[in-house]
Amino acid sequence: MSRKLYAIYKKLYRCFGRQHWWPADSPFEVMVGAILTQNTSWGNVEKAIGALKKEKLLSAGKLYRLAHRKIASLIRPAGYYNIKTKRLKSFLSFFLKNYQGSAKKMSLADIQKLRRQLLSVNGIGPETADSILLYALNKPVFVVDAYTKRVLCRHRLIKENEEYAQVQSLFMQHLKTDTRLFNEYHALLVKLGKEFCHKNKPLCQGCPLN
DNA sequence: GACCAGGCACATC
DNA sequence: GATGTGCATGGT
Repeated sequence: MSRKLYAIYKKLYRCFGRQHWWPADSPFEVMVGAILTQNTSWGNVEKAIGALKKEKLLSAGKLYRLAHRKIASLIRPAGYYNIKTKRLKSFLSFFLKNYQGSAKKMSLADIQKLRRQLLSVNGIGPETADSILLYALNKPVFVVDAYTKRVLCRHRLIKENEEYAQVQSLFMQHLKTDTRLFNEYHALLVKLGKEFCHKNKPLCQGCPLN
């Protein structure tokens, strides 16, 4: 399995090249994006983040003090804007209280402690937590998302509806613990999923893994 | 107009 | 533990 998973990675990398994830100007922008992209296309998230940047509000302190309705109106393009405003505030409260809104301070903490803390924040589940750990804080954690599961399922490497933790440990037990590798591998799976592994088309036509 | 998108919490059985 | 539902916009 180790050789197989690494062979898939090499093939994807040869085919698509570096993905330059996560597309953001700062760790804090990654954290916000990780919450906004929940069950939402990235294009819509970019619009929301663009609106926050335009108003110069992409800062933990400013955002935390901003009225709910103001945040909701700015992030509206990302959908679920009321619940995401609440989730952003929950995260910001945690981030400011525990790490003074500093990604650098946060990155000094123990990885398992960080993951437990993030998962205890309302609105942050395993994928959002791991996205923050890997793409904002450069921690070697493998991120599993809908594309990851679909691609693996289509290639019969996992069963349908496999649990998050199971899929994650498949990667983490069979690959070298390497932030760069985990970063690139997940991004490549998303790239592959977007291009060749659509939900309502069981045949992945043109998939380079076939 | 239907379907989908880089999830999560909560209710119910 | 499994299953169902609400949350919402914008692109195809």
